[in-house]
Amino acid sequence: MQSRTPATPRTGRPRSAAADAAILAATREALVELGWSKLTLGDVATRAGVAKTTLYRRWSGKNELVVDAVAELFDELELPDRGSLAADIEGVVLQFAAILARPEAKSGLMAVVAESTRDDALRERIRASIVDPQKDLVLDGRARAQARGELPPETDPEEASRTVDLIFDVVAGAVVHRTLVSAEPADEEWVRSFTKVLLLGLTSAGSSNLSGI
Amino acid sequence: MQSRTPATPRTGRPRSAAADAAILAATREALVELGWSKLTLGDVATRAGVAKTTLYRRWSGKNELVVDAVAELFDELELPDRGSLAADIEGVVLQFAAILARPEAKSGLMAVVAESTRDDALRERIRASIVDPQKDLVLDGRARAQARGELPPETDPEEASRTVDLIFDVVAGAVVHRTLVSAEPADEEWVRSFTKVLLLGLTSAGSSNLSGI
DNA sequence: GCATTACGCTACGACTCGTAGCGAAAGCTC
DNA sequence: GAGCTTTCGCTACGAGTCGTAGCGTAATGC
Repeated sequence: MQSRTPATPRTGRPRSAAADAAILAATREALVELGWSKLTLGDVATRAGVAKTTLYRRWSGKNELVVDAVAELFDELELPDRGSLAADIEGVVLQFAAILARPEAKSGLMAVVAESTRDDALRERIRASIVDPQKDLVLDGRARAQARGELPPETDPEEASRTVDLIFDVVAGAVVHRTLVSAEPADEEWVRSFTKVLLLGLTSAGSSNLSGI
Repeated sequence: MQSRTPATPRTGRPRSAAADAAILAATREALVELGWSKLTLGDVATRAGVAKTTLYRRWSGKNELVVDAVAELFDELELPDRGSLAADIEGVVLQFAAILARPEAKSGLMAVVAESTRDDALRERIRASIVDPQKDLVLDGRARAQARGELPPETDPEEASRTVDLIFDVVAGAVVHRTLVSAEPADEEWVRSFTKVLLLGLTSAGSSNLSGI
């Protein structure tokens, strides 16, 4: 899943799965204690109890390692059924905010996103392991709301795709900006206000010919 | 303005203002060519035609230098009067997106934001030189819309402050996420869709007892 | 047993960092 | 002008990190 292609060799000593987990956990620990800039691969290897060369055999560099370490933080994200679209959104946004509030996510995620502006492979890695799973939650939430009758079924699939992308950028961007730039907590009060604005904007736009914009 | 406190000494050789400009320009140039991680202060000094020691006398490190270099990019942001709130928002968001699309802004801004999660002084520097001027544009836009009668005058100043903060996080966050994470252009079509959702959300929320949320 | 791969360890050259020390230059005040 | 003060360019330095090579050993499949 992570690391680079070991090509699944059929012979020889297999790689230790425990080492992978130890390295990723050590990476998160180092992110908390040292932050992105002072994190060194040698230190991570020592914390994980493996040799530095072992780490380099599995990850090509600091960027890829941190992406995988941070991605695991977002694995716990899920979309609980709270009965209404508004409640569903508030629930998942609060989960997202709670993860982003953790120091290992703060210092690691933004740094690799910054690096990804000059590294297409890294951006693709981030997209596949972090962004796309989040976007799937938006898709699930929309489907659920449509089943409830809170949102009309989409007619134009391309238009629906654009709308999902817009929603995703608005939701994730707002929470990230609130947490990292404004450095204020995305607490329940803030999330309620945000969800209200978002939902009213979407439903009003939908009922006033969204496809005509 | 930038650099650290030279204490304004009354005597002795004054610092070269041209050197400051050359260093900041060289920093942006290095950001474009090398990106954040491969940018070294020694290289910037060489590009600027100054000694490395001169650079260290004015900036305490890479973080502070890049903040000042990137902050100048946002100086050109202004709020043109386009006649309506929607048009004003679209105009300033497009300007913001154009700046963020530049490689020196992409690679530099996110990196220093990431660093600021573990450095309060750096976050304050970013806030004062980059974030607050942007937020002032939101305040100007609201005042103008209120003068036009497009928005009601605020009653509770604390509630109004929270609303401005929310708008700012939504706008800036969405554009940043669209540009850096989704890696899609925040072009006119996207900005129109986004503005429509935002405005409908705000006006609907305002007319349906925003202070009661 | 044998081939193959992973592992831990050591050592290495290359690079960047941030600072110290020096003499020279450029201002201001008198 | 003389003298004081601060900045400037330059060189050099120890410290730290990087990523890799080489070696002997450990763990698998055949």
